[in-house]
Amino acid sequence: MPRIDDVARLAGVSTATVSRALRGLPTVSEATRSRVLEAAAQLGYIASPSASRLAGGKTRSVAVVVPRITRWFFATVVEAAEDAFHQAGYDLLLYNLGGSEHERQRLLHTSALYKRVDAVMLVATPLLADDFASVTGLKLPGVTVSSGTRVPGWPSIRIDDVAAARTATEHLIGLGHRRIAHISGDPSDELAFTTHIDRRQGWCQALLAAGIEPDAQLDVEAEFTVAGGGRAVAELLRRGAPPTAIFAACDEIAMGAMAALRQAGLRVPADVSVIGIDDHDLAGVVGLTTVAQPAAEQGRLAAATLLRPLTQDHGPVDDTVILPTRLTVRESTAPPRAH
Amino acid sequence: MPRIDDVARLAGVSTATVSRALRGLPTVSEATRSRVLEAAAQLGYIASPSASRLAGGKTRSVAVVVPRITRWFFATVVEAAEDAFHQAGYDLLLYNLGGSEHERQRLLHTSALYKRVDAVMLVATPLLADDFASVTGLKLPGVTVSSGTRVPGWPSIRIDDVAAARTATEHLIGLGHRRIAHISGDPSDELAFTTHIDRRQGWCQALLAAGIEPDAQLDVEAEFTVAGGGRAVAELLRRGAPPTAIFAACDEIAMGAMAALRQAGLRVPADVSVIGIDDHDLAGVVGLTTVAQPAAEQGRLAAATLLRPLTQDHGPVDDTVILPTRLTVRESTAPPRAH
DNA sequence: CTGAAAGCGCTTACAG
DNA sequence: CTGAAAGCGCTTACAG
Repeated sequence: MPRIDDVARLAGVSTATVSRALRGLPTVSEATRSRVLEAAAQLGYIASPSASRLAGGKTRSVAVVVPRITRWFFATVVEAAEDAFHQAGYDLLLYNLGGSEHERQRLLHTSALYKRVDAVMLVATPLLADDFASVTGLKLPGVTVSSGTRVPGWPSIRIDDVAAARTATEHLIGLGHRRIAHISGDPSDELAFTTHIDRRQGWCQALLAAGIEPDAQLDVEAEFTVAGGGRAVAELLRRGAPPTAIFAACDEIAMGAMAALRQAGLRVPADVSVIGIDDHDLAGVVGLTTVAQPAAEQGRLAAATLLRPLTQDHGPVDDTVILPTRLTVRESTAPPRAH
Repeated sequence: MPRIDDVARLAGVSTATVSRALRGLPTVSEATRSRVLEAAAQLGYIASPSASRLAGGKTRSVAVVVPRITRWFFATVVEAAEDAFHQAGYDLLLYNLGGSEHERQRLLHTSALYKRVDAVMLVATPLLADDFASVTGLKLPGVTVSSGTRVPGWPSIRIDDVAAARTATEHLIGLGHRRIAHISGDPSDELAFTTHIDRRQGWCQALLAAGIEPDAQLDVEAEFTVAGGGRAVAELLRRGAPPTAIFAACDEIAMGAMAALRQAGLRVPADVSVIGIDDHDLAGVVGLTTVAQPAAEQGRLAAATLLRPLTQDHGPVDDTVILPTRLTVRESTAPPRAH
């Protein structure tokens, strides 16, 4: 493989000039630049990334950290971000925590990211108190997506989870429901992962505003997955009389809940209404009413936010963006049956 | 940040010895090694990846190329592969082609991967004739997942698509269906992407074996997505009398088809049976009968296959593995109604 | 088992 | 606008 001095020799210039010409720096005459470009093309020259990185101190890479790439929201965010990063010429290093606390620690505390990337995008990554120091200690631009995480000084792209949950619950209340269950994450979670806390809060707020006391019997924990939704419904039914409606903190839970309800002989929405948050690709297929959030948009925006300090040399940005959600009514919600 | 000579000084050895000790090379005495480890720990030393890569000629990174990370199969493969690569200390560069021919070209033809990774994993990446030269020209170990791609000399991890399609079609035939539609990719596709070709072939084989002539009117093209399945059903219905059963080449198509059928006033399976291939996370939720394929297993195996030549110095491996599939019957298939 | 020295292939002040 | 030289921070023969 040709190296930079091969190109320099062929073009009759120094390696410094080759480097400058190829990177499009302005301090190269047009004549020289075209001679260099031609020589490089002729030789099929590609600069060695490792050498450029070592000499230049920039990796042109970003780390994207997600809990589970197999979940709709994260895959959608990553897809949009990937596009933006590659268009800008950045490599994307994917880190899938997979729910492993060990992985989280390894990534955040062993300086695994040190000199490996120029920026970090944390998607719904739970952070403990001392994680913040590690992450900030990287001295890199960062962005968080989804309110699950918030790093002081980093911009955050997300929706208003409390409001989204309120919207969902109000939709059920508006249909006439009073016994409205809530399925979401573990409230006692020590990790500073606030998504499910916020969504539970929205549920409470909406109920209280309607004069309904939130019932602990109707508040169930679950993993944010289809299987989690199924298990939560089983638990709900075990506890006694089923609710007339369920607000699930995400569509995957909601879809798992719908399936479990049907399996238990309950009809959706005739016996139990179900609403989620997301607008998952398959929400339409199962007729799930949901509060839609713009996942791809969040990925795109987060990438753009991260690229700004990298590609220009403006100071650090701190523009937190809260994107709108939208109630999307389908067939899984209806008024409760008259007794 | 401390550099290798800081560690060397503190441990009272040369940088060469630090390098050897930290990488666990056997030619270091235990006493020296522990002194070095201690010094490194004390300083919080982390080797600069760029410098190691430049000096050592290895990047400890792999490229994973997928068509769309938002599709179930690809996300699942990537999740499993990511785990294996990170456990082995390799970085994962994600490339999501997003259906863009331009992206494919850029990745494969501009030596974008040159000196950037030590190995390449192509998941269902369509390849044209001259792509093979580019890919092989990288002189890197590679592996392909899913029969959509096959690179001479590279191991391939996949299922038998023809057989899986035959199994699906035979299930429908066994229930008594004769008018069995097929929904899959574009058969005239110039790209050497054989998945949908193989699955169509399985459909034909099963029909012919049962003495049924494949009907071109019942053979519809579609993107491998929910929306694609919906559009395909619309097309099918436009063509005339609906089939009594549909074999969809993947679960996402199948689920889109189910939704579109219901929307058109047809019941599944009473009026039309539907079967897919995959066993998508949500197949159970919608009661979809399918031919299950082990996606995570394919990702795991592909990663392990790729890591073998990287971590040991055996020669290139060429062990193609064909994993088994399994018919999983749920509620979307039933005998046709008697006329 | 260990070290001195060269080298990996670029980029970046510095000087002109 | 261009070049000579130093330097980025490691690893790898080579020698002992």
